[in-house]
Amino acid sequence: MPRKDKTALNGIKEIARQARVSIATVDRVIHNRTGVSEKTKEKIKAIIGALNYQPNIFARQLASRKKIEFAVLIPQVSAATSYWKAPIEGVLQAEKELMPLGISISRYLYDQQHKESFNQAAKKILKKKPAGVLLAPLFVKDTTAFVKACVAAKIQCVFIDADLPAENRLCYIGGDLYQSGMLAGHLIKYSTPDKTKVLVLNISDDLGEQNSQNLQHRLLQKEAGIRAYFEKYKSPRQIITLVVPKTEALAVEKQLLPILAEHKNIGCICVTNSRISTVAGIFEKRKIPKPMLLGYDVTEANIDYLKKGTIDFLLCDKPQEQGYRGMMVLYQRLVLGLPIESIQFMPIDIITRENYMYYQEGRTLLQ
Amino acid sequence: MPRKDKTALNGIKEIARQARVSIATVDRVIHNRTGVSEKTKEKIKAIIGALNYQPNIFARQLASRKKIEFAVLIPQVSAATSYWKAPIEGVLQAEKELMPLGISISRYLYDQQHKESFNQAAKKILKKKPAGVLLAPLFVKDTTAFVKACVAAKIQCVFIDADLPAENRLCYIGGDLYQSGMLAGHLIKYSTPDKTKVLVLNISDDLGEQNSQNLQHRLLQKEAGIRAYFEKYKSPRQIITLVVPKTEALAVEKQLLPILAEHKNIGCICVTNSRISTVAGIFEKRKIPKPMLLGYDVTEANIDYLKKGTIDFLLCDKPQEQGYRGMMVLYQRLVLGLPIESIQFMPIDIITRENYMYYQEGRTLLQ
DNA sequence: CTGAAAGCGCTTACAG
DNA sequence: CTGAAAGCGCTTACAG
Repeated sequence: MPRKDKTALNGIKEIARQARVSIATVDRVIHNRTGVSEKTKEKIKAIIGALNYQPNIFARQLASRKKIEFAVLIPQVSAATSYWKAPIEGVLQAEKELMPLGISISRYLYDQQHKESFNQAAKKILKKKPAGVLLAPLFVKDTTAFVKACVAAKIQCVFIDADLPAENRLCYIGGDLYQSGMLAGHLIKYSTPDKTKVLVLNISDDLGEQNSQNLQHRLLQKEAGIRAYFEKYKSPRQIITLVVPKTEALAVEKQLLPILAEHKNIGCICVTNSRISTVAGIFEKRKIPKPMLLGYDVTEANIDYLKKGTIDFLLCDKPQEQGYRGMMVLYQRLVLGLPIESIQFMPIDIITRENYMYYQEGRTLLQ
Repeated sequence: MPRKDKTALNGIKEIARQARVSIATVDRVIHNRTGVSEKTKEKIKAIIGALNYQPNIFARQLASRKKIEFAVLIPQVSAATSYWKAPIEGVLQAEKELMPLGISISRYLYDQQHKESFNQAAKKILKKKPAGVLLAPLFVKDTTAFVKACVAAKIQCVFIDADLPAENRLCYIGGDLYQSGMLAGHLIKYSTPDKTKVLVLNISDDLGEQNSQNLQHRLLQKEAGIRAYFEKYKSPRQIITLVVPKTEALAVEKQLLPILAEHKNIGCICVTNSRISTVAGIFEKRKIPKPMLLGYDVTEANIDYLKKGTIDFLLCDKPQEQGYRGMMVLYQRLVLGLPIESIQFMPIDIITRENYMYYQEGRTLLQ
């Protein structure tokens, strides 16, 4: 026997009743499908507004057995850095939560040393046509082209790690480079004597114009933040900048040693990307007294030196949470239809020997 | 005309077919309802296992128009502290995301000065019978009784802010007090000369045995962490502990000044709860040179002094995220049926003049 | 341009 | 102890 009947008073049935049309027509209007006269469309829209109609996402999902798919387009973990492990872990966490909701996530990881591997992965994604894609824009020009293609194919794009002045991207989730430079300045001021010098280092493989442009930008932003800090608080320091275009320890050492010889009284060395461990290794190997070492990102190598006290501070902008939130933002937009803030800066965490365990790779955000 | 028919091969229909029973019987087994013979129950269970049946939560939610309800039982914002604003904001954020999924959240905020207000709120919740409740256990004995009643009523409990040795609570989400003391030690060591003393202060209204027991515990854990740090790194410091059983500035001042007079060379004052601003105010008012000031929690008052440089560091264990994650954990357990880790320590954030804006009240986590 | 009807995979009253 | 059937609020092919 049937159960007691109690029809919802604000579903598409009610809209259809008030508009004196069938629910199929209401459905067409809700989804902006063609084949409805302007007149009835307006009438239905008015009623939808008046009723403040909220679709039942359970019924919607059940009826349209559409499987929603998201894609992830970021670098794979490489010999040079394990940085990208973290965002992937955030993505996996999101996947666990979204799978019961019928959402699947495909990962397309490329080799950040090879632009073609990015483009191949991008092409595959465009063929698969997921509802949304999470990406890290390392190659400026190619990423711009990819995003344009996505917009054309109605694929939503979320950026992590770095932003790009791309129109129509859904949002950027990541750190505020300038502010993180300010924070580095603060720690340096607190932890080193006033008259010491600060050496700011960027260590990364030169991969041609585009890529280095991107890295250059990161370095400059952070450096500007550090300088701004000492200016703001009227505590002038001499700041030396050095760009090392190779990641091998020996190459770094070759450039670093002359600087150390030339400038006595360096109170702090700050590496603006994840390679502070290389510098720490040099000091350890040569057994020379080290200044304060401050770097970015919670990689395994960095943690090792942090534990030993060789590295003093690490800053990080929550790469794992960037991956997690990136996926959740796609879910919120594409499934729940919620509005999304277009720039979401992550808090900058300060990591020391005492709290690193909470930030380590492998720790999941939820559960 | 009907659409093409394509029945799922692993739904309850398929189970029913294989077990040669009706879907109603399968449903009974899935929900552990009575009225099924042991024999058929076993048979159905075996098939469920073999098929690795995963219920379709959309269909489930649609058919059972059950509205899921969660409750929140935490202190209201009081004159003494605005600390509890943060968890509430996390809860509101979660509500935004869960509402489209048909989940509602009722807030029961009590006056932390009055135990009866806690008990009244608790009673209301037991009457309402939500599926789960998020709570902060300030009153040890009363909370224990409440949790027992919840377990009897099949209401899941999630703790934030502090844990309680309650059996059958779903999980605890919050800081690791001992570790946060270690971290404080680290910052103190880096920022103050080796021979200076450290004054550890706890400022809170004495509300009788139970409550003070709770607060005492927090103080001791953090203090132990600080001491352990200096011991571990063989950098002995004299650590003075002071408990002020009143929150008014004058009362604090009256106890603080003699200590300052007695102990010259105090390099750092650390307040183990959110009232470091009271200490900062005293130094500002009397215009006496201040030592390093380190406290906990990002309250408005604390931020004001942090901006001015009167307070040097704040530590916090993400109260907003505690609220957010608390609700999401209930969702994951009660709606998605996911397994939940029973202790979830939050990372301890270090907040300075340079990064406080990312941790301020009012900033939401997602979107 | 519009509508009638089947169906998504469950749950819920019944009847037996 | 068990089953037949209606219904949750949508979407999806059709037919006209």
